[in-house]
Amino acid sequence: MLIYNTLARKKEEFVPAVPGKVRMYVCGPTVYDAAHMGHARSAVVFDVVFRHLMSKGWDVLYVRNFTDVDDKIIRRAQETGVESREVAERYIREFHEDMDALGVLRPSREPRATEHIQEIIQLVQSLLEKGSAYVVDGDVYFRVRAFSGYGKLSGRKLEDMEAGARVEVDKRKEDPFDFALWKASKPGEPNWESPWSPGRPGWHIECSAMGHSHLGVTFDIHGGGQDLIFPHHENEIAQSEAAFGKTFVRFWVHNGFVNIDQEKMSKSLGNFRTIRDVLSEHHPETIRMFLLSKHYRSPVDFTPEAMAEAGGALERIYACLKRIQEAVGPGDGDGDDWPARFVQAMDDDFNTAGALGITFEAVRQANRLLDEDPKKHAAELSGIRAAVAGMGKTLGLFGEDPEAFFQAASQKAVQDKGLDPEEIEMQIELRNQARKNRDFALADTIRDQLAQKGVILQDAQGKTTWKLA
RNA sequence: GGCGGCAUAGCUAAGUGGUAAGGCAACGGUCUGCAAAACCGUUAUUCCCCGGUUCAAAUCCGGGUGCCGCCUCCA
Repeated sequence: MLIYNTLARKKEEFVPAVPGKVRMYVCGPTVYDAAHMGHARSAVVFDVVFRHLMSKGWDVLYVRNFTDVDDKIIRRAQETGVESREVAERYIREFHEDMDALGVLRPSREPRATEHIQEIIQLVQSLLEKGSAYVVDGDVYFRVRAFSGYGKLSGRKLEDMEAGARVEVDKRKEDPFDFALWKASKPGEPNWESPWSPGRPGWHIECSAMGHSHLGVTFDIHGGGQDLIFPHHENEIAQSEAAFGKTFVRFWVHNGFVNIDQEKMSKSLGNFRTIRDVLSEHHPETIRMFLLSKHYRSPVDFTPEAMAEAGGALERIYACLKRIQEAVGPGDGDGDDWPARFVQAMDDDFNTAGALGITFEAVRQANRLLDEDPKKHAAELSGIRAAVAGMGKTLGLFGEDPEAFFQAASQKAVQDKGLDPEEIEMQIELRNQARKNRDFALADTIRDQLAQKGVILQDAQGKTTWKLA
């Protein structure tokens, strides 16, 4: 299969370094606040990567860390008057709740920076011994100029960047781009004993340490948001390759941003939407559908219209599954070439948008057969259902019973809009009486009244069902 | 200033050398008492512009234009 490698700036054939085993690391959140849609995108994208790699029969060891010690956590702790450990615990718990709600599988391992202090100290020590780092007042900095490959991931040269550096430079550093491996703690801050000072790890070193400790010197895939390419991932490469003298990561994979009004969603712009906020308005699979209907490397614009569209698309698929279920009952069949075409799209750099196109083609074919003669095509319909379910397994979609899906959807909408389902059923009964009496004027009046409340009626096979507009 | 990405119908979105997927919307048809849903058909001689390579380009190369991101914590 092909994966776009940020390091090569092109798609490359992916084969695990160790046959049959994929080792993947993805940068997880810094746990100091509620997770937003940007975190959701990264998590869902790599969830699908994880699922797809597993579906290829590979044994995938997927590590996603928690950054649980950091300036922002410390600040948050000071602001709220609790221990920074408690801040981290709280947001780890919330993150898990959000991810579970979104149907994101738990990674194989979820290490925390604070659980790897010894490995971090060893790595820093080794960099000092190799002359790649130096100590200043209890801090330890990485000596960027000592690593010749610096800039290879982000495609920059140190010389080119200096003009653009807008940050106040710490005069104690040899080079403005040297970065902290170890930070001496101020009084009252969390700290660990080290040869240099009581302190804590810098941001970048934890990922290198955890990556190596769980996945080895070299591993297959390292992922994260595009905003991590520089400096975070660039620095990880520098540390790791300076320490071990070997390739750190074979494939670098980066997901695009979530935008609001064509602008990057971010904490600093204040235009972010938290996952739980969005979950209160939309079905979790609608969120996944929205995120997966665009290629993972492209920016995706979060708008009410886009969410409505994703919800509609999801309903179309569930409606078809429901029809199949009602028409042919349980049972499996041969999926024809739908699964193969789906896999082909996914094998091309996780082209979920293209893959969903295949799903919709399968759905149309199923509807066609259902319109024609469900009995005659029972085997093929079962096959399509199995195929769609299989695609859903990779995408983390279509996992609910179709009947339950629609019931839950109307229940939630009913709650939100303050409608009474029994009342609606009664109106439907009245209307059907009127229809029986061929009093279509009355029937249409009832239907119009319901429509004004946002209730759309559907007459099918002698039964009337309803949904919300 | 440096680096990178993107530009495909009304909207959205795949396609990266062989003659434009899919979703939404619109219009016509089938079905229906009428609708809705579903299905069928129509909707991009053309893929931001200008050159070039090629038998053949949305796809490759060169030059423009526009938008976005990174260069500072950020998924």
